[in-house]
This record gives sequence, structure tokens and C-alpha cells, in this order.
Amino acid sequence: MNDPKIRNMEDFAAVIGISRPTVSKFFNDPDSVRKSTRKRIEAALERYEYRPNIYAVNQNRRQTKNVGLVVPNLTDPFFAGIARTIEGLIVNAGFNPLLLSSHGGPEQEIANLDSLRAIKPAGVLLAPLGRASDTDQVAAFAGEVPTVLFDANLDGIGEAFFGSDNTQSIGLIVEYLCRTGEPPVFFEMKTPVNPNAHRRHNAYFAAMERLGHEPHVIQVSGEGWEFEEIGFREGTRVIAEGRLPTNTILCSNDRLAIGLLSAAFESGLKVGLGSGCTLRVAGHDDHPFSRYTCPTLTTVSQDYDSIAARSVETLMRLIESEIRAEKREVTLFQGRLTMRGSA
Amino acid sequence: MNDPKIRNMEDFAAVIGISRPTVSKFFNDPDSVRKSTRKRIEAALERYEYRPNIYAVNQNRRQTKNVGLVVPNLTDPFFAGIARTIEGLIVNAGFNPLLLSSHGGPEQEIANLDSLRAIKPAGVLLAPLGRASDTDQVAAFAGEVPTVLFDANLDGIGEAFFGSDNTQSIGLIVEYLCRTGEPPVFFEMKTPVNPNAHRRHNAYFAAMERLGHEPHVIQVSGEGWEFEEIGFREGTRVIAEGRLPTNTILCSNDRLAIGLLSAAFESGLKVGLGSGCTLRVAGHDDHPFSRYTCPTLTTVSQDYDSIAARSVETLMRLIESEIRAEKREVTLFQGRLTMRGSA
DNA sequence: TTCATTTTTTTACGCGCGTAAATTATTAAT
DNA sequence: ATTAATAATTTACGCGCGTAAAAAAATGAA
Repeated sequence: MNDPKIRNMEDFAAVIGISRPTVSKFFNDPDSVRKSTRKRIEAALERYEYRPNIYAVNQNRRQTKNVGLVVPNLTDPFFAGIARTIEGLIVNAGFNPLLLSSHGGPEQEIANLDSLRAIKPAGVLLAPLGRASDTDQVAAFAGEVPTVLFDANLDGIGEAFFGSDNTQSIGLIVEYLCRTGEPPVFFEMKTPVNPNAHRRHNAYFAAMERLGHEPHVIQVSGEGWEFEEIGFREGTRVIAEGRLPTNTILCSNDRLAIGLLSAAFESGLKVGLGSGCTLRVAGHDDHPFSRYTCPTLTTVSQDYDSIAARSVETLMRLIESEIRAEKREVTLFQGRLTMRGSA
Repeated sequence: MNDPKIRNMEDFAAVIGISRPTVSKFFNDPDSVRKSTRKRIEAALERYEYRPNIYAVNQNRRQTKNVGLVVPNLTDPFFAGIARTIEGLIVNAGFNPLLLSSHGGPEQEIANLDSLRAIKPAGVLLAPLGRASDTDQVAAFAGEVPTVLFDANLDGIGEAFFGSDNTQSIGLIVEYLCRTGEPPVFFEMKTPVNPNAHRRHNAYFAAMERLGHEPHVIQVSGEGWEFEEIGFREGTRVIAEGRLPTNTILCSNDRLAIGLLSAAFESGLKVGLGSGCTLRVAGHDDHPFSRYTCPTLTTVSQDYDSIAARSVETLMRLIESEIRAEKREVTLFQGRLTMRGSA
């Protein structure tokens, strides 16, 4: 009897003895009402556990509090980790994150953007597939919703881009490898989906030439996102065929390196720096599993804390200002050499 | 001029020349209107690309088309894979999946359920943390929303549970290990979060006794979900201290095994079946990375296609019938031995 | 053609909230 | 106590749709 059923904000305002518009104001910003009023509402909130109906709220607000987060592939622990970090930042900013994975396919990527359209997000953080992306459709979406790209850039799309400086990071590890042993061959996919792959390719050439070495590239075939499988299969073949012009291999990314290390192990090759080792392998990204390969993987870690933080900050600023960026901002963060056992 | 702006269902119905309620009926079930009417609406849909406002729809419908999917940790590729499979099944069933990760923490798990409450889902698929879960709160949620548990069971909570038959699967690999070499020690965490860990522990004892061997257990300390780290650190210690009563180790799960294999490698131990190998290691789960460990990991694969399919089917039946299950269904699927290089 | 059935339309109401304008009450400073 | 500033209330409307009941129209069979 003492606690009547609260069905809506009207009821809630009634039991507490103030008007509904005031309560509405409170929920949009607790500090916009008098302190004493706020206390009363908060006290009532404890007793009656009322919560505004999200659908009614979002139907009437100019902006929802939803922020979309789209990553190319959640099955990749690398992206799962980034997604988790970004999710936390979005929550801290007072927004509601919606995580979607493109599962490596452009149709799913567009389907994700379509789903997001339906919920009218205040903004979207998008790590696109890259070359495989349907750029026209992504661009159309970014024209409708404030969108910030990260990880992989699509020229001119979105309000800003945050990623890694592949030229710097690849330069870093090439220099390290050359300084401590034979210059590396570059191990990569022939038709990579990610634009970073191309930048790393070019960065490798630039670094090798700068250091006065002749670049060598091993391009392996394979489609999709099963990089470990490709690294393993093609690594096995390359080793068997004795196609290695040097004892040092720099992989375009850690997942390829993980497959390659497995292939080397199965082929009986000892990888690492110790005596008896006939091969050095390095990667790029500092994948969560690169600490547990055999041997542990020397790589370049991306500054994902900065990328995540700046991406979210930028999007939040865009959302608050309610205007589009005057010019598209492209920011690249420096990689850090992470030396482990494999090179 | 020819294509007026469509702002709502009223406008849309107007341009096509039929009434709004008919259009509304169409969107709820295209087959509920006359065939000719349906064609006309679909034709108009091409031209005007109108879509019903989700928030208005969900405010008025008795049930939303949302289905929550909560996994304990998306950073674990194992769960990321399952989540992906289940997401697809939910979409095929005509619902809208919402993926949330508990990040290994009970607070986040409850926060996830709270978020789901706000969107009034038609049903929820929950892989709970297990022992760490706040069972009272989870139970309260399952009392409000049709909930099906999978992967980890919480006694009496939810309408049904689908998981693996740990007794069978552990029995399978123990039998295999005993048949092909020395009986295994069981390598596990002292305070595991997952209830499956306990079942596997007991299953190991049962299997060993059945086969007439004395069970041995190595319990390692460590908190959280960084299983590889724990497996590596404690594996290194166990190897260094020479605490192994046999040359065969069965790990409670693949992630511990991945860490342990890395530890063995770093310690100079040769793992596998070939000559010169002094250790055998087996895991459980068929983790995506178990194909790329050195050596590749012998394990038991869970039948996750069946678990996913049956979980979704059951939830859909519950949602359609709009009544709760008369009795809680518990279904365990058989594991399959996956022999690779490590044992 | 006539009648029964199915489909569509009309009419009307409600969902739960945001928001704006005008009015009234409260607060804090003079 | 008076005044000015701030906060709360009242009133009113709108958001975009679901849905129910009754009336009208279209359909198909006899």
C-alpha cells in the first residue's frame, strides 16, 4: 500500500510530489534542478527503482545517447581488446556503446551500419575493413552520422582518423633487425584486405633502401581473415622450398607471424637468437598471443591506448558541438619496439 | 517534386495510397496483407526507402525483437567465436542480437543485465561467469526476462541450460592418454571461476579411478581471466621445481595449456610424441589457437554448433509461446577427441 | 447475381516521454 | 522587507507508431 506501482514518469513524479517536467529535467541532467529537489528525486529513486522508458526517451530526444562501435573482426583478440577499451571510454563519457563486428565481410560491414542507422546513434567509431569496404556506402553513412575512423583509414571518409604510423613502426623494427643480424625479408599476403598492409609494404622498402639493403618480399596467397592459417600453410611451403634469401623474416602482422612460427617449429627449424637458431622472425602489432608463441614474438606494439582515447575524445567533441569538423584530422601514433625471443 | 519527403508511416501510406494501419500490419508480417497490397508496399519501399522508427515501434509493441547475448569475456577468441555463431542464428530467426561481454567481472555481468533490462528484450542468451556470478541478481533477471543459459550452468536459473558433458569429454581424453602413455596429472587453477572447471576436476578423478590409476592434481594459484599468463608462470615454476609425477599433463582448459606449452618451450623441454620428447600436454575446448601452438595441441573439442543451435531454438520457442518452460531443461553435448602433436 | 468471407479503411485512443511558453513559487542578495 | 534571479509548475502539444472496433470494400464461391 505504501509503495504504489510506478508505471511511468507521471506516477513517479506524483509519489515524490513534484511535477513531471522537473523529473524529466533531472534525468537529462541532475544538476539542472535545485539541490534539494535532486536529493528528493534520488531518494525516491532508491525506494521505487523507476527508470525512464528508453524508447519513449529516444523517440523524443533530438539525440540519442547511443554510440556505435564497429570493428572488422571480433574473433581477432586484437580487435576484441581494443573494442573493450573503447567501450569503457564511451561509457565513461556518459554514452551507451553498441558493439558490432563486420566478421571480415563488406556486406556485414554495411549491414552493421544499417543497423546503426536504425537506432539513430549520436556518433559512430568505425574500424573499417579497408580495401574490401564498400567505400561509397560507408561514405554515405558518414555523411549522415558523425563518424570517426580508427585503425584503418579510408581516404576522406569520416570526420577524423586515428591510427598507427606504419612508416615509423616498420622503420623501427627494420632498423633493429638490420642492426642485430641479417636484413629481413618481408612476409606478407599478396592481396591484403587492410590498407595498413600496403603502408607497411612501402615502409619496408623505404627503410631497407635507407639502410642500404636490397629489399626482398615474399607474397603469399590466401583470402579472408584466417591469417594464422595462411601464415602456417604458406610458411611451411616457403621453408620446404628453401625460398628464403636471408635468415630473418619480418611479417606484415603478428597473426601471420604466429602461423609462420608454428610452421617453422613443425619443420624443425629453430627460431630465435640463441645458438643453434637458424631463423629470426618478427611481427607487427603486439597481438595478445605474441607473448606465448614459441619462441615469444619480437614485434612492434601499437599505441592503442592513445588511438582509443583520442578517437573517443574527438567523437565526443563532435557530438557535443553538433557541428561537423571543419577539416578532417589524421593522426598517427608511434609504435614501440617490443623485443622478445624470436628476433 | 515526384518524391516527397517521407517522415513517417503516415506519409509513406499516403504516397502509396493505402491506410497507415495496413502498412503497420505489413511491417509486422508481410504475409498478413493481401498479395497485391504487399507488392505495392514493397515497390514503394524501393522508391522511398522508408523504415519504421524503431523507438516508436518498440514503445508500442508488446514485445521487442531484441535478443540479448551475454558472454563472460569477448577477449577470449573461444567466446568470440561462439558469439558470432549465435548472433547469426538470432538474425536468421528474425531477431536483433545485442552482444555484451562481462569482461570477466560479476559487476559487469550485472551491469550488462541491467542494460538489457532497459531495452526490454524478448529473451536473453547468457553464458554466465559461473562461480563469480552474483546468482541472486542473475536469478532475479531470469525471473523477469526469458533466459537460456549456455556454457556454464547456474543451478535452477533460467529456462534451460546447454553445455558440454565434461564427464564424458574428460573421460575421453584421460582414457586416450592412459592408453597411449603414462597416466596424466591434472593441471588446474586452485580457485577457478568457471563451474566447468570443477566438473572437469571431478571427471578426471572418476576417469582415473575407473582406469585403475592414482590421480594427481597440480593446483596453481592466480586470479582473473589471464589463463595463458597463469599457465606460463606456474608452468615455468612447476617445471623448474621438478614437481611432475608423470610425463603427461592434462590441462583443465586450452588456454592454460597454451601458457604451459610456452613455459615448456622456454624451459627447453621437448613436448610431443616423437623421439626426444619428454612431456605430453593435452587441453580441453579446442581453442582457436590450439592449432598453432608448438607443438599443436591435442585437446577435446566441444560441440558448440549444437550448443548454439539448441540454445537459440529453445529461446525462440519460449519467446513465441510467451509462456515459461514447464520444467528446466539441461542438455549436455558430447566432446570429440582432437588429436594433434602435443600428446 | 447473391451471399459469406476476407481484407482494408476509418476512427479513435494510448504509449511514455521531451519540450516550449507562461505563470507561480522559492531563494538569495540588497 | 523588497527586489531580482532562479527554480518549479501548469498547460499544452507533439513524437511515430500499435492496436482495437466498427464500417466499408473487395474477393471468391455458390
